[in-house]
Amino acid sequence: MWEDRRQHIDPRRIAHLWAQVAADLRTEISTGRLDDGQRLPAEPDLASIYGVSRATIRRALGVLIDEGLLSRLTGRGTFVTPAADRPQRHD
Amino acid sequence: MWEDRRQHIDPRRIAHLWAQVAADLRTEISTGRLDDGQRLPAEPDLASIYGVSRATIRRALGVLIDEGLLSRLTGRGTFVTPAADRPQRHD
DNA sequence: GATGATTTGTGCGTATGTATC
DNA sequence: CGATACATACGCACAAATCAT
Repeated sequence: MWEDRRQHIDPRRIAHLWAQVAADLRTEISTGRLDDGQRLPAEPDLASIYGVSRATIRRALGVLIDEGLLSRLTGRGTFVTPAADRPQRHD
Repeated sequence: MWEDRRQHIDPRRIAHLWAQVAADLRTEISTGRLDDGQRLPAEPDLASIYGVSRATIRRALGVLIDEGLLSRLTGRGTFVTPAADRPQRHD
């Protein structure tokens, strides 16, 4: 992971770029390819990894934070929320 | 060097600011005006020297680090990679 | 060893320009 | 024409590593 994820993103698809990034990260987390508590690359790094802007990355991360999958700590980074700490979603 | 480099940067040029900063530093290094192992000014200082933001400086430095011309050490500074330690780039 | 200053690492929020719908 | 979305750029605050005192 974190080499080059541009192949997972297709600007011509109908789905928005931020939704495609969010979906890709969500899969990596739920399948366990991203470990609990693991720190993600910095937002500018994620932007170049996915070939999108930082604004798009922030929107994608925001979605996963709302879902409880990620936690953001100012000055430290964005981390995979440990499964035990994740709230159950009931909407 | 390190007095005032704003004259080397022109916001109206088509080239991006980070690319102009990177180009200027690359010239200073390859011409030997910056010695091997020499420490650059801190990022906030470079920002005021070039008249751009620290984010722009960091992007420019990142380019030169990718090219193997600079090395960054947390808490210490950014240094000119000795020519002997520089990987040969030809792509 | 403790403290404070320095420097890089990261995230937060915003503004502007451009392209597209 | 207005609304939406992305890229560049700005300034700021806080965290962590390092170094001098």
